[in-house]
Amino acid sequence: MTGAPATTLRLSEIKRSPAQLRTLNAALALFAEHGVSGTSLQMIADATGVTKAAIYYQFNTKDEIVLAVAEKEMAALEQAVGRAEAASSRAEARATLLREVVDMAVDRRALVRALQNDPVMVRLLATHTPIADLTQRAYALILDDGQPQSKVSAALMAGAIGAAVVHPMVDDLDDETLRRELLAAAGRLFAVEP
Amino acid sequence: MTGAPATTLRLSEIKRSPAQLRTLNAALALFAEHGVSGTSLQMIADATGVTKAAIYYQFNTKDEIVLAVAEKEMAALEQAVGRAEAASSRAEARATLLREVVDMAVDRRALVRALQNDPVMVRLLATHTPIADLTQRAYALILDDGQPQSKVSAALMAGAIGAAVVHPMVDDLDDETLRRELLAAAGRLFAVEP
Amino acid sequence: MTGAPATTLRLSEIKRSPAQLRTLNAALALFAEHGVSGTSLQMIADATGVTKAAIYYQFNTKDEIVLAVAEKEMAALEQAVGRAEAASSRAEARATLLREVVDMAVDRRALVRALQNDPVMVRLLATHTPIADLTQRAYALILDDGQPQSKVSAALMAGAIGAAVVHPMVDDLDDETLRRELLAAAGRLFAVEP
Amino acid sequence: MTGAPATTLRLSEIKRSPAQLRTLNAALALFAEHGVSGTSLQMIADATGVTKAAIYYQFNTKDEIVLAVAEKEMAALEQAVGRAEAASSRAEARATLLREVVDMAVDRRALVRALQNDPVMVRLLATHTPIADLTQRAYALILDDGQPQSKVSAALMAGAIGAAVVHPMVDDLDDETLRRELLAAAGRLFAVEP
DNA sequence: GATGAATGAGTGTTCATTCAT
DNA sequence: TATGAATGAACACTCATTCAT
Repeated sequence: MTGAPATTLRLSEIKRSPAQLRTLNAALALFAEHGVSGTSLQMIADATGVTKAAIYYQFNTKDEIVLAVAEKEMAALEQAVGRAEAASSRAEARATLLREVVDMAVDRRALVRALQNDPVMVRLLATHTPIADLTQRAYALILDDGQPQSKVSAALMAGAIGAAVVHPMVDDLDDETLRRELLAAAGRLFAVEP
Repeated sequence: MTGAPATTLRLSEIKRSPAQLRTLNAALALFAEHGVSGTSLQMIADATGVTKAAIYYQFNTKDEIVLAVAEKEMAALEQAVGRAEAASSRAEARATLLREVVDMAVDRRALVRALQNDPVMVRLLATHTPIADLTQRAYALILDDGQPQSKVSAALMAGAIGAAVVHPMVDDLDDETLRRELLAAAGRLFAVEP
Repeated sequence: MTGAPATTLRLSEIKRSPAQLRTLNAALALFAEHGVSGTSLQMIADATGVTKAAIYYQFNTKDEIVLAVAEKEMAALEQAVGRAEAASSRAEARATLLREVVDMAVDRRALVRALQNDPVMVRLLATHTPIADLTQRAYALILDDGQPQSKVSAALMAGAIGAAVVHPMVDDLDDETLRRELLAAAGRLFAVEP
Repeated sequence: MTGAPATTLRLSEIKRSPAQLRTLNAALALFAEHGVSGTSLQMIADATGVTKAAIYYQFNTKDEIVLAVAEKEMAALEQAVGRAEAASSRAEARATLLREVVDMAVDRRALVRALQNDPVMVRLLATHTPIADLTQRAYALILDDGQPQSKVSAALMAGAIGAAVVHPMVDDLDDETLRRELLAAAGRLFAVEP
């Protein structure tokens, strides 16, 4: 969309040690199941087979773990947004972003659940500029103007995709079907390809 | 829809003392803001201006409060489902339910956030038959058959409405606008009125 | 000294429950022996024969206990300062205060040790106005002008008395002897009665 | 004073590597500010810009650091005591020691605060013969006999000097003034030179 | 000489819950 | 109806210490 593609892919540059990655994976799974508040560091430590103190060697606070989980998973969104911003038209940018976001959401249901659902996560991310900025960029691609219908549609899309992939009703659907149907519904909703 | 309307309106029959209602209102607000895990009985007691022990006089456990909060707010859904079930056609039933659900969701954003987002709440409600049954009845009205597209659409609707009303992006929209736009989008999504 | 004696004896008005007083006594003894940092709430709880949580029912934080210990013991100083301020001449005021302070220090060696020695206590008291004000009033009675020799003498007196009563060398002296010798030495030091 | 001056100056013979000295300096400053209990090895490591493990390479335990800090600083006292013991009369010995101790105390306020104030330090030093012996020798020079007034005076002196140099009231006094006034007050107190 | 990674035991504090009054 | 007082278990986090590299 803009001629110059985003060159600084901050989130994807963050390097983590193998031990940290094990911690983050365990944390994500637990956050998705119990929520951030409902997940103790003891649970994370037990799930990774180390002690609480070992976790604290890797991260200074629980909040830092929460942020790191989000950063790690949002790196994919960052690249998707980057690609969409490089599209040649607004319509194409939207279509691209939508497709990629649906893919991401289906692939990372755990993150979606933890991310979109958790009050602690939401509050933390709102004050964490790298991620707040990224969300901003994503919405800028969909929000045409600022008109109510545009806002409601964007909220619907964001919410709907997120909520749909984690809804118990679709638990028995395979990823491919879910992906296809979501895109179809989204197409109907936003008239992406008229 | 069915000839015989539901005659047992369980949820709406539950009677609560004024003190209990104060507790439930405070609890709902706190659940919506901090999640169930992130809300302590102390916080609820402080918000109502009584002691923790007073809360324990009204309810036996924290789980009981969580359930009571859900029951209290879901009474409205129960009646909406009852009315929809009494409709003369499937299409009309759907349209009725959709309209009422959108109204409810907009009016009770706090509940929606707490209900649809919280792992503790979700887990608890899944094992609580009165509410599990009600959810079942609501989905039966929308799910045509069991086809994937139907499931995804229903999940999208349920998720979308829920997620949309609490999305920060629509925080500055007045209820009337939000209601109208949600219905319009839902119409596009489900082709309720062709 | 001033015609109007101090009428508001704040510190002595603070009321504590018997359980709180037990906690404060235990805490003072432990602070004197191990310092504030070296005293854990577990130690205080063990010494009072209750659980840590019971202590937390009485006081909200450890700092609050530290302050309460100081307030409780400083109530006596407050009254001594009040009496000294009511004296008819500066010299008499000084002599009165000195006598009372020596009595207090000898009677409450534990407090003196904890109070004058502990970095945590000192830092906390410096920001706690009721006690900071009281200290201020006490020093105003001794500091003639602000001249170095006056300051050094006052610091010497405050420090000396405090340090002397807790010095291991005087552990085997009975209170009466200690009191008498301290006053004699202080007389020499400050020429209170020429 | 005694014909034979002490020939073994143990404390001043202890050799430390530059890295160890950096650690000890940082530790002393922190002990003075937060007390021994309130100072963690992490704080010492941070202050010296190395890791905790590096500190453990230099010293085996935290206690060893505490002792080393005391030994390092007390070397000066050792020499002062040695010189005083070499004096030709008891009165001169006392005067010498007093002068040197005041100098030391003013020069090393940090040590004084940490040394005289800290329960951990005090307890540790009491069981550490080189330093316990040194203290013994210093007091022997001042204690005439064992009479109460002598003991109280010595405790007053030790306490007073120590307490005075670290009293917040004299924080704005320059070292020279403080030194002079302390000696004058001490002279009055002990009638060193009648 | 120094580090990265880890640990068990502890820190201050809060949790849901109980119970005599 | 409510409260004051208490509890055991858990919370996030820090402690002094160890050890292979």
